[in-house]
Amino acid sequence: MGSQVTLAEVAERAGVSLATASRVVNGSERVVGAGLRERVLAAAQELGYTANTFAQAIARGRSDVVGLVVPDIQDPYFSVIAAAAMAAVEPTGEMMLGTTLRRQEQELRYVSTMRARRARALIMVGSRTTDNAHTRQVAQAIADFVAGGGRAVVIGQDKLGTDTVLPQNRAGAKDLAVALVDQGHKTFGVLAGPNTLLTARDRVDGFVEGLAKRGKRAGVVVHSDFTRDGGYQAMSEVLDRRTRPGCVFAVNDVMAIGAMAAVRDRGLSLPGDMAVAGFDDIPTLRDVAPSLTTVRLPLEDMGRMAGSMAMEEQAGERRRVIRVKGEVILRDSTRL
Amino acid sequence: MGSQVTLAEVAERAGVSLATASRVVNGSERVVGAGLRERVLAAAQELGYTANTFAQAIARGRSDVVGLVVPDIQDPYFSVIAAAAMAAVEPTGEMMLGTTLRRQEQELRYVSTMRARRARALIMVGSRTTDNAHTRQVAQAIADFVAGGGRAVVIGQDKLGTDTVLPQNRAGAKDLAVALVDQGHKTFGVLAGPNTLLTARDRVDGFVEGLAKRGKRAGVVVHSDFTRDGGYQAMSEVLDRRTRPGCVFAVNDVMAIGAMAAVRDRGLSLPGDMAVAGFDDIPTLRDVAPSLTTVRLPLEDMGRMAGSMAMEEQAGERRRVIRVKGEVILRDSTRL
DNA sequence: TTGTACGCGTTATCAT
DNA sequence: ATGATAACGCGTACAA
Repeated sequence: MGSQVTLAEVAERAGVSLATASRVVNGSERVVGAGLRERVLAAAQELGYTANTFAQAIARGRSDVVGLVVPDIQDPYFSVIAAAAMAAVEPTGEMMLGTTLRRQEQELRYVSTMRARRARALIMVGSRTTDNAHTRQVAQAIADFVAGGGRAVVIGQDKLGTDTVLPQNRAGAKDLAVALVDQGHKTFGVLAGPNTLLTARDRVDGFVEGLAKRGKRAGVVVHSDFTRDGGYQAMSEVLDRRTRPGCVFAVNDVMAIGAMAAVRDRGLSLPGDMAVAGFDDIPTLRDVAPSLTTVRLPLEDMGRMAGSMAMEEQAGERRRVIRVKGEVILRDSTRL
Repeated sequence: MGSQVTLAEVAERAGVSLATASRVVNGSERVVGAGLRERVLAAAQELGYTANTFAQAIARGRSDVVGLVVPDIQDPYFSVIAAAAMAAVEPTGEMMLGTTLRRQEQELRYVSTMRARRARALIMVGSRTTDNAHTRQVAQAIADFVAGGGRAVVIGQDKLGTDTVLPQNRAGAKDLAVALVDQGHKTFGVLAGPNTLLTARDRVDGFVEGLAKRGKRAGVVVHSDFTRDGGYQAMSEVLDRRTRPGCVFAVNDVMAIGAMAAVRDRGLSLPGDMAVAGFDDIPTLRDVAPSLTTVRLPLEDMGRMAGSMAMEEQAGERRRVIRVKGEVILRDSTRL
């Protein structure tokens, strides 16, 4: 690196000891005389001094870095949460970002990176999978991180033994199914996302359960990626069937958006020929037409809660699991 | 912090010197005997050792942190760039994220934070403003950062004396105007964004210039925020006028999306009653209907370029300004 | 090949 | 109130 000004240089220039300089630049107020204080400040100013965070962290034995690991920062679901968490962390901390691109090994890598960084906290958002071996590994890595003095907060399933923000996926999807039947829909399909993703499974299960409660069932269940393109593809498969359902539930909104595109690309009308519902209520929905029926999750709140839990001073006596419920919002995409 | 295992403990357990332990855990290969090597690795494994990045950074005099500062991570324009930059940085570095929420003082704060972190590089994306005093301050802060041995890359205007990825806003908007006139549009309006934002101004200027080249002019120019809601509001103002233009240019896509919503909310048809064009070609556009005419910027390339410039080893003999041109893409939203 | 010892920039303890 | 000085955890010349 180039020539960064050190505190020692500032102290020398101000004609004071290193300790005194340190005190005025950072330490508790009022411990140092006004005269010296001035001189130190002036010297720091003139030299363009900036404290070396690394040195501080190592000397203090702690840092204010919060690690945020998300599958994909481009996905609105995650970017909303990230922005909210950021806002909560920003006042006193700094945020390190890791994106896994949905690759499991990346998840592990980031946890250990945050451990190496002696991060103050780690926020991990994204669904767990059916890969129990991997889940165990992540849980272990996080346990190590926590043992080292870090906080960990997860948004998703409660499988990692951490403070958790837990969306009620199953209940929300069940409510949605009931509402759709009550609205008059008769036949259903499900764009189920990856079979290995717990969030997706919970939503499928909840939806099927809700249908059953009203004496209905899902005629078609198609698996695909948890993305816009996954939704498009899955819906295309549904449309290729001889018998099409009248209403399709996509397990998240981005998939639903892709599904709508597939419907439109076939020249079919929406919701006339095909009704579509999603899950999450991402902000993007404001601008999709017809407006999309979905299950609203308070994404901003979830991000903010995770962020503030991460920044809490106290290590917390007992771990917390905050259940967040989804609210069914009926819009035009399922209007009969 | 809790009890993190140190290299010294590993060394002791392995029965070797600190230096040897350091060599095997990090340093150049093959310098250490196979036997000791094994023992050190085993000890590290058993103890669950993780190198303290802070200590490494301070001892080495450099870090692999890259700071990314964006106005808003939820805006697709920035999240695409962020994701691409992330991909370029990830192999060897780590990314620290800062969002300014379009507040200027935050910009300065993050630059100095990255300086304190002795970050390897800083990527700043977002338009400069007409506030020259602030621009000077940021330029100075960045100069200090660079003097300290950091790299700086900017995506936006070339006003900070750094390596820069520079979109050809003016030329792109000009091309768009010409294309729209040639398509048969007669009367125009501009949703101009903030009057203080250089990117917005450049695009307005270019558009007006293009119109002039074809003997046309912009009948209405309305300023607003550079956001979806800004576009909605500005378009609402346009629609309130006695004489409405037939075609409106929103200086970015998110504004255009807001503008389309405003048109729709009045029960007007698009592009029948009002044609709309945007700028950027964000991925979100895939799912807006009617498809939006825009000026395509290679956002991913831009992010990737910035990321790899940030990770370059050599300090670069001369600063580079990479001009990126926009390509007019005519779609349904301006079809006559 | 391996170990010794010093330096990196701060903070914090203990005298003064 | 102020100043020495010992940590903090690691890398690395230099010596062996």
